[in-house]
Amino acid sequence: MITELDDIDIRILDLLQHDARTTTKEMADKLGLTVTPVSVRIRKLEEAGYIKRYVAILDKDKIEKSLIAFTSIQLREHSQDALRSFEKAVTKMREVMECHRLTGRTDFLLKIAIRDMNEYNNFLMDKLAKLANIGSVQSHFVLSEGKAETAYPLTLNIQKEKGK
Amino acid sequence: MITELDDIDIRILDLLQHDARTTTKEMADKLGLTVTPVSVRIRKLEEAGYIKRYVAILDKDKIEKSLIAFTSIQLREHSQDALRSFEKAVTKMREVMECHRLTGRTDFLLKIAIRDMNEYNNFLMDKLAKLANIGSVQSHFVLSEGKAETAYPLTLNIQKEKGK
DNA sequence: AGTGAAAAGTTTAGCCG
DNA sequence: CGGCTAAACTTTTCACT
Repeated sequence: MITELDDIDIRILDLLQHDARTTTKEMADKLGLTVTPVSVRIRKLEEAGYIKRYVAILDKDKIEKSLIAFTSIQLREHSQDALRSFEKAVTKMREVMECHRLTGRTDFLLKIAIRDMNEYNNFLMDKLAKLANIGSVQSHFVLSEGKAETAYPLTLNIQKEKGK
Repeated sequence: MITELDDIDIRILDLLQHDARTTTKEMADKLGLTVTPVSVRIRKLEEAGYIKRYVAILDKDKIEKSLIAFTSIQLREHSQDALRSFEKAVTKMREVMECHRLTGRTDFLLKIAIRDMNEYNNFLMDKLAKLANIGSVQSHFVLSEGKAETAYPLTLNIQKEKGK
């Protein structure tokens, strides 16, 4: 099993989180290795859960989900049951891509992907507003995406040591 | 070139956005086709820009980016230059995974991935607060992720017609 | 841990219905 | 537009260092 990542593991993770189609051969060349150790390391990283999944990122405009809303929700009641049942209900909705429970006044932040404002209105009226225990809802729409990364910032061990 | 997606295209996109490692053979079996048309359709979907990229999703806790913050920013000045230069500066920061320009009182919503509160504080002090034109900053931390999808909700044409 | 070569699996291309 | 077959490429496994 993996105890700690070395720089080669970190570089493999970084290559894959930017382009999951990078071949083991390409990685091997960049890392100055052959394909075998790269392949073995990837399998170990997958098994140990460092890599959760591989996904394709689609163009939201092309598939007609041009409207992205960040919707913040405050509940009226904050018992464990109330929080759980809200979360359970909302995560089932297909339009809700993300549901984050937050610190501060806002209880939940949802990321909603939908066709247009008309459909967002329907979503609010027919689905969200029908949930029990909703206190207040604020909708913020995305005007432009300056950055939309799925990759986390990774730091090599050598660089970390430099910083010390 | 692709004019409109048929249901087979949509199902291919949906399979890939949930698991980019699905082989053409598996898709072909699910779709009742052979690998050739699946392979051809995927290439066309890539070329037409429906599929933007393939990425690996990492486990943030395992790579020590356990703290996720949604940070909302109001600027003092809202000229085009002011907005642009803020966005340009902030998208360069590695900790900033997403930068959305929003409607409403909040100008920008940032998603920040970082090790812990201590490093978030350093990020705020040393990087974010040093930018010109910052009006106010509110930090909201993620307590738990109820849902974190990268896949958009897709609808088959048959289902759409049912809805009519 | 890594190398090199062989085996298995996957994707792509050509040709035909 | 899809099926079939062959070629190219990629990933995985094995013996060896």
